Amino acid sequence: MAAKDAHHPDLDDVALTTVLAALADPLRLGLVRLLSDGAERQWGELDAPVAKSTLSHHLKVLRSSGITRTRDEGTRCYVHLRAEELEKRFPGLLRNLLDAEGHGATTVGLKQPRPSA
Amino acid sequence: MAAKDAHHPDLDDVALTTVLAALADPLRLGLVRLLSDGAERQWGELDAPVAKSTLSHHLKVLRSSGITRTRDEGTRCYVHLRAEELEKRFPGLLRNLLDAEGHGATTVGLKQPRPSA
DNA sequence: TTCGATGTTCGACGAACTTCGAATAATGTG
DNA sequence: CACATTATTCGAAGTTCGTCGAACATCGAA
Repeated sequence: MAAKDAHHPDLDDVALTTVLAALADPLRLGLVRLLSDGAERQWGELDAPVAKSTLSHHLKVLRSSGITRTRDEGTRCYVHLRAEELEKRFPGLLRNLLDAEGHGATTVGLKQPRPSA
Repeated sequence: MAAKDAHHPDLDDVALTTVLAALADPLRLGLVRLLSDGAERQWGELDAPVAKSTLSHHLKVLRSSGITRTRDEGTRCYVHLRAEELEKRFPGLLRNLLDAEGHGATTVGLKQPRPSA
């Protein structure tokens, strides 16, 4: 299963410092950048240069910081940005962070669904 | 003396994650909030609930992250926000962070110049 | 020069974070 | 039912961070 006790905090209960701390990590910022198109992604799609358990950990941090939302479906787990809620809580912040150049974020891509044509 | 090898980085060399990490600390965010009026403050003026050495450490972090600028004058040391430069590097970001409600920042005040009337 | 004020630097400590591999749990398939 | 897939959790190791007190360095004044 995935994220059984996934508690998604009410954004009103999340302090700015919590969000900043979550986004200060290069990998997590990279994940947010990837998710910034609003699409919902599956764990397996994410191509990050870390072990699965590490990825799981970082996604948990993002979740408990109120930045992402997790949805289970069978054995799969989907993530997406809580963009609208973040916009209400911290107006303009997300846009600001995503537009920044020279972000030190780790590049997180998408795995190729099928290697051949 | 104060901040002998105080190297202030060019903001173009500062990554977003560096700034976020610096501002993710409650005390440092509190310092930035205090300095956000643009005024130049002296070390001694700052009333923060930490030891001197700790305060010095945090101010050093802010300095090396490009957020503040330090100026020596005799034995005194003055700090101020690099607001304009930050605005150029990360447009709107500072304003966004300062406007946020429910920031988890430590309150940093100013010491009374003279205790009695 | 001696003293006082102001910051910085130096260990040192515990807490928190990052990372991994292995073990675990849940679902879907043969 | 047995097995593969998917994601979480656990335990451990190593690193970084925040904090402090004490020692040090510098400038200004007496």
